[in-house]
Amino acid sequence: MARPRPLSGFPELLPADRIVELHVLDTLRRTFELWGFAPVETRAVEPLEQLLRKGEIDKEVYLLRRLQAEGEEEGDPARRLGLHFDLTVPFARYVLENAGKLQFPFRRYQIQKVWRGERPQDGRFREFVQADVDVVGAGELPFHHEVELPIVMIEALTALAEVGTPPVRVHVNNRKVAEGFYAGLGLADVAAVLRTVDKLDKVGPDVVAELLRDEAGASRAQAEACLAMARISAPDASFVDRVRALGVEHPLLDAGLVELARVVEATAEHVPGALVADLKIARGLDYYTGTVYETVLLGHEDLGSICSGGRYDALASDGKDTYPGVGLSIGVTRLVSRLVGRRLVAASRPVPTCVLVALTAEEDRAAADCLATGLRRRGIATEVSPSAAKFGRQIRYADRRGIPYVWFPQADGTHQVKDIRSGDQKDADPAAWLPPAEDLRPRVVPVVSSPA
RNA sequence: GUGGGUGUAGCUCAGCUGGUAGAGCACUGGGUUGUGGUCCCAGGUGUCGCGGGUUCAAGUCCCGUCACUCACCCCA
Repeated sequence: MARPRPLSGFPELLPADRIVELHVLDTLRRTFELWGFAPVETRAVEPLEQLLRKGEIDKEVYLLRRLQAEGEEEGDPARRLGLHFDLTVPFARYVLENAGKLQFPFRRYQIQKVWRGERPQDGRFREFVQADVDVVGAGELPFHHEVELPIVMIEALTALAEVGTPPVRVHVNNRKVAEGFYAGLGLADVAAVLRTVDKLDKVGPDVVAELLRDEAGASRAQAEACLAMARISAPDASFVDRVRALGVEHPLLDAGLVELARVVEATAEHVPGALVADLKIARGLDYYTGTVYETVLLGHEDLGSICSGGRYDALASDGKDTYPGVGLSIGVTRLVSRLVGRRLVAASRPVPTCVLVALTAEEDRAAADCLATGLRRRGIATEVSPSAAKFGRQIRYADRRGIPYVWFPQADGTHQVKDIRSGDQKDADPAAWLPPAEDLRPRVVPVVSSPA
């Protein structure tokens, strides 16, 4: 059989990089729990009907099908299953299903794989991990959660800075601002305007103006006004006056400006410099109704957003009750792929092992196992040498894996342990010896980039 | 789905207008008879992505196909 080749878009990491990913996941989880979000996991599949509920066929859903199914489930979208393409839609279903058992407002975090059948690219995958936090209310959800959630995410991502993750900046807009502004201008097809303005960074203002006229039915003056607003961005509430200066009046615009100003001002107090109002942020998903968020890694803007989300009002509704929410989702795989791909972050070693017990002869293996068990009981990750090869080979075995210590039982029953990085070797008591704390487990550390 | 690029050793890649498989790193053994890294010596490194065609002769040229990759679209 030919050697298997990687499947595009289904990333698999080597152990050293997986250690980085696990560190990221641990850090996110710790932060989310500090903020009182409860853990939830939903099944990987949803009825196709659920997944396509918002007409999101563009998500390229993977279908699940039994080999022996013989078409028995073919037609009915309520029985057909698809792999979820995000965690928001399954969570909305979960909330409806368990509404009677949950307390509202309900705060949850959820870290799982999702699947999208899109063309893979740098930072874009077909199987990837998202880490979501959402707050949903029953019937209503106070606005202040729209202020709280970006702070949670900034805290979580900032906690990763100590291992070398670049700083982040959250760009925020409010659907009410956009919709009110366009409506006040007299533009009816708000969705078309949003979609077009969203392309500003890619195609430039001239093309956007042209598209606004051609596809959104805007006049020259209306298109100019849209662009003027999209150009506004500020780290404080100064954007409000600049929007007002454009002379558009609408009640929804007023409401949106008040909310957006609150998000910016409150965040500036907690985590200064990490969030800006950016009135060109649109986001394609049409269920957003209030604040919308996108997040870039500074210096890695080409990667796209690593954490996005927004306020939604009608995503979860059983017809009788609705559960408005606000949520943000970190693209863990995208983030980690950049951290390890550009060597910004690395693990200190690719194995957990702290100590390798050397073996003088195969007859000594039982004694070595016994020694290793003692070390493990005291929390020291230990393996016994795979063979009683020459000590040079056993040391090399440890060296290749980054195992920092080799343990040598002596013929007289005493013990020595060698730090193979320094070469220091000294007597050690198996019942008492401890490595320095920084050697106990693999550490995840910033890579010091050497200028070329 | 549309358009470009690339497929040669475990890895990174050379290989010219067709003429018999290459380098570095890694790996294995030895120099060093139980304490690694340096150095020296020796050695596997291979269906040249796959299939077909042209030719005396194809890694090289042509066609097809698959995979990977970049851009568009969209998004974490």
